[in-house]
Amino acid sequence: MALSKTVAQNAEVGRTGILDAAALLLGRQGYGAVSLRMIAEAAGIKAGSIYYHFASKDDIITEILDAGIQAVHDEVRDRVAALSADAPARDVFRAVLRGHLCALLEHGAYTSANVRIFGQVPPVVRDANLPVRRAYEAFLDNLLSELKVRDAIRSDVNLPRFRLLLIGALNATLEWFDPQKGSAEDLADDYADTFLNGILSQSGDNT
Amino acid sequence: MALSKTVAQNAEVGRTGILDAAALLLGRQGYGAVSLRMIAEAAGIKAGSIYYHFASKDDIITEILDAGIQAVHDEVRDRVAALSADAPARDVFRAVLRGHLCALLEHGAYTSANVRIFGQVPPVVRDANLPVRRAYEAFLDNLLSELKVRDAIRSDVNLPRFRLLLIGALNATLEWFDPQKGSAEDLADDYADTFLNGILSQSGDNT
DNA sequence: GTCTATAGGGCGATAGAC
DNA sequence: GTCTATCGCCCTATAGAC
Repeated sequence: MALSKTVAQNAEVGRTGILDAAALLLGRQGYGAVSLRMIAEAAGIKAGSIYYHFASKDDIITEILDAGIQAVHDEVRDRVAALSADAPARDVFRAVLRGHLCALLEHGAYTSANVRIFGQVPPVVRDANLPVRRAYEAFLDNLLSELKVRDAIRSDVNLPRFRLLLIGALNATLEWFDPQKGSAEDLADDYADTFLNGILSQSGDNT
Repeated sequence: MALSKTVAQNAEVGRTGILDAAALLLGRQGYGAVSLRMIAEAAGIKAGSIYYHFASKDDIITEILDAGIQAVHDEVRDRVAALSADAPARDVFRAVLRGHLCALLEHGAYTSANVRIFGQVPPVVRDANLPVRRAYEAFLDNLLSELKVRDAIRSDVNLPRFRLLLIGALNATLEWFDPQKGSAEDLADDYADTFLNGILSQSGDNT
């Protein structure tokens, strides 16, 4: 296949090459559709050789899942940290959405793989990924909580529930996003406006 | 297993029993984790007998996927139709979210299965489901478009993109919704408020 | 560190009895 | 309409040569 050849040519061999090849395939085809033989071919080695680097298929998956969450967590944290301490709430919120969507849609084989396959892997693998997920969720909750303390977010907003809404909406973009129809940053800004302002007209029949 | 026994006892045999058992298993465990042998056991028959009713595993999946979209489409349409013609935009929007979430979270083995496995099935099965999906999407687009014409939705809202945001957020609730912590209708009303009004405080530092 | 070869098992699907 | 039995395939994982 043309795709596999390309991957094989570009991949470094060894541990990293296997992980990169696996993340790319898993993000595109899902957990059940990707076999060790496919991963090996994409990485430029034979299936049996994988077991020199990893004890099992699930070990590979576990490592990819963790790296995927960490990548988006790092990207969001760095973008928020780059803002001045008194940046407007709107800018903070935009930075979060830009970081999450750019990590997911533009630079993230591991993040894409995580979003795509997390719901498909065996329970034991899912559980192994939970600590890293919880850390990212707690980071977002703290950030949103600060905005609420600053009175930028309405007091009647249920923050943990809004965070679930937000992450669900952001991750779902993976299913339809097309980079040729606009950048991830533009999409993030559009989503940010919708979440911040709502869709309701101020002048309409909104009794 | 306790679960399989329960299903087997309750299921009618024959075509419907197979579909019901398969939808339940697929919604809980995903496409790759569910085999024909498991479906047969849950339906109270042997694996080979399935082929009297269906030509292939993918035929079963295809039928479940279509029924899942149709169920949520019907539920939303009925709830909107039950409103008076001049109902406020807020009520129309709430009816959409209530219908979608109740169909997905409370009454929908087929809808749950669709949301859960659509991204996991072979391309040919996914393609077969597209016409029914497109019909539901067009229905929602028309509905939102009417609200916009009535000047209830701001003119700068990109409706096709908002519809993607909305469905993505609603379907993602499947991953964490717990009926013991609140009803689907309450969740729908909460989401509706967030989408309609946004989260931004009117009094804060929102420059 | 990668190879070849294969064990052992589950899968979708089929054939034919009843 | 359901059964039993089985075919052929692909999978994960292992063993041992190089």
